Amino acid sequence: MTNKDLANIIFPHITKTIADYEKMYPKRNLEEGACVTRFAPSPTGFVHIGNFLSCLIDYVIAKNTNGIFYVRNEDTDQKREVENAIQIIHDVMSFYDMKPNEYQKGDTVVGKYGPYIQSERKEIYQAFIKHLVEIGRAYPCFATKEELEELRSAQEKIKARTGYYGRYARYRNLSIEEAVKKIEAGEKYVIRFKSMGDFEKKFKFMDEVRGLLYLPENDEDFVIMKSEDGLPTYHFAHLVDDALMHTTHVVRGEEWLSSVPKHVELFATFDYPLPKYIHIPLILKQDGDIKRKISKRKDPEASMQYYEEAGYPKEAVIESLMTIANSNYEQWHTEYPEKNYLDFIFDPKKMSATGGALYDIEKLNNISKNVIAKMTKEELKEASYEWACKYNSDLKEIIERDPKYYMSILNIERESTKPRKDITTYADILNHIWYMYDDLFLKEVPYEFMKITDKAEIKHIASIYIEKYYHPSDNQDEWFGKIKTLCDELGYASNMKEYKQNPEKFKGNVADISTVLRVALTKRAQTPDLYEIMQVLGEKKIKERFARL
RNA sequence: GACUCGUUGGUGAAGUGGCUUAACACGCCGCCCUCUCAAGGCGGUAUUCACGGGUUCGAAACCCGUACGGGUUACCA
Repeated sequence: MTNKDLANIIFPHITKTIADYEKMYPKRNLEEGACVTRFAPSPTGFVHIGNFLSCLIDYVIAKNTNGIFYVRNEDTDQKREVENAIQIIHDVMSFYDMKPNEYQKGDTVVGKYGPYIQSERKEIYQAFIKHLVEIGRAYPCFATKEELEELRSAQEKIKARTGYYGRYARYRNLSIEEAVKKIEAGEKYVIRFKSMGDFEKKFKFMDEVRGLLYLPENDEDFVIMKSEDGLPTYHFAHLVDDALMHTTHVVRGEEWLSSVPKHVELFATFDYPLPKYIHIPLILKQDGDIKRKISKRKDPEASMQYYEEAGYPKEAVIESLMTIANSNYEQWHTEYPEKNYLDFIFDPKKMSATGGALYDIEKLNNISKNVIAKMTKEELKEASYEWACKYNSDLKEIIERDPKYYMSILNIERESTKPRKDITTYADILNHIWYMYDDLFLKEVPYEFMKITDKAEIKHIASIYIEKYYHPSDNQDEWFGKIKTLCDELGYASNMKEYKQNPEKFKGNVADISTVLRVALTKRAQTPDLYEIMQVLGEKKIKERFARL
């Protein structure tokens, strides 16, 4: 019996050859320098921020070079599969306006290199594995879990490197006849790759981020096909898919760096060109004294869903991630504020290789404030409304009942050269504007008076102001001039400098008086410009609120 | 344990042998401006680049060693 017979016994149903597939998926016809990248998530129902970062980089690289960006669903581990996962992934991408050139979702397949779901590519992988068996570079392995565990502990005992390699690969040299006998007896088996590498030898590997690396050759006969469902492992799917789909750049987490030797041997075995690898740093989190990998279970901010729900503008999240991707992004962005992030030329060499970046929420907050401050009132209204429809019915209701009024509130100290920067997220908006609405203003919120707390004095100040000095048609200077006059009349300093020189000469100062008026109208001691607030509130509400005092 | 990547401030980092008495951004602190706040302006925030050796006229940068941190070591990706 020959290897070919063995291959036919294992894969009797596989009739296509690798040459057939090579013909089916010919080289892409792209312009010089165009990169083909892919986002290859596992359908776990959860989009990790680190995965999203790699997706973003993939996308930018493809856009930079007029290339192709596609999405491939890596569902070879069917145990982890979660319903709707593909939809969730696409939702996240579309929220951030990322449009893949090729993908598969439901019954829709876009692109000629599909299927883009690995579980639907089983036959393809098996044709490649069959080929490997035929040429004697893959073999069935009948080792049970227990056998493998024994092997491992035996290796640990003698302090040998653990793993299934060289002389420890017990089924590597099983005769074809014996293998066939076991298969026919119904024994379970996996297919392992027969490595020709020498662990003692090193080879050069070019990592696009770290530069030239010397890595030991792979000598492990690692599993390429699982026994349960005949699906390939990641390593093998990576070879077949990225070769057939003609991926030029693989962006993935640093944790993959140590399996590079496996991938290199695999590509070399088929004589396929190795894609370029961009191993990106992990995203870490400060936990007490230590930095640790941001974790799906413990950290809500590990999920992209978190940022959307929290009401961060998508531009802010993108910008903060781009800053991690390329440290020079921020400078570029301040230099060309009008340009889209996709115009930025990503350079893997400019990526930090420090083995993990802390994702800084403070920094995100700052970026977010600036993004929101730069929006026009219409833009902010639209974006916040869209958010509110999904995540906050109170805000939704408030916007709907009078969108114009809402916008006029948002417009306070906006659309100027020095816009306000107090709103961090859409979720934050209501905290800043509730007092502009009567129903919310009238709720049991205490007045937060500051220095002047004497009720009689407060009443006194308020009533004189409203009776004598309030004129709805005043411009800002007239308005403030009158508050100063009020100060003089009541023995408060209308000039802060004078007050600071001789505070004992006055009952207080113009700030104290303003605060009384501010709190009377908003219940809060800290608000944006009072004049503008009063303009938006209007005469009727102002008079009502003073009367309520 | 083995293999591997890394180590510049509170954080992200610039830095590729002299232009570094170490950019920039966030944070923090102080002052100024100001009717409050958010801002904004100005200044401070690493006597020094994990440590120890070496190379060099000269090192954060190059080499060696040590320590520490991360990753991998699955029929998970």
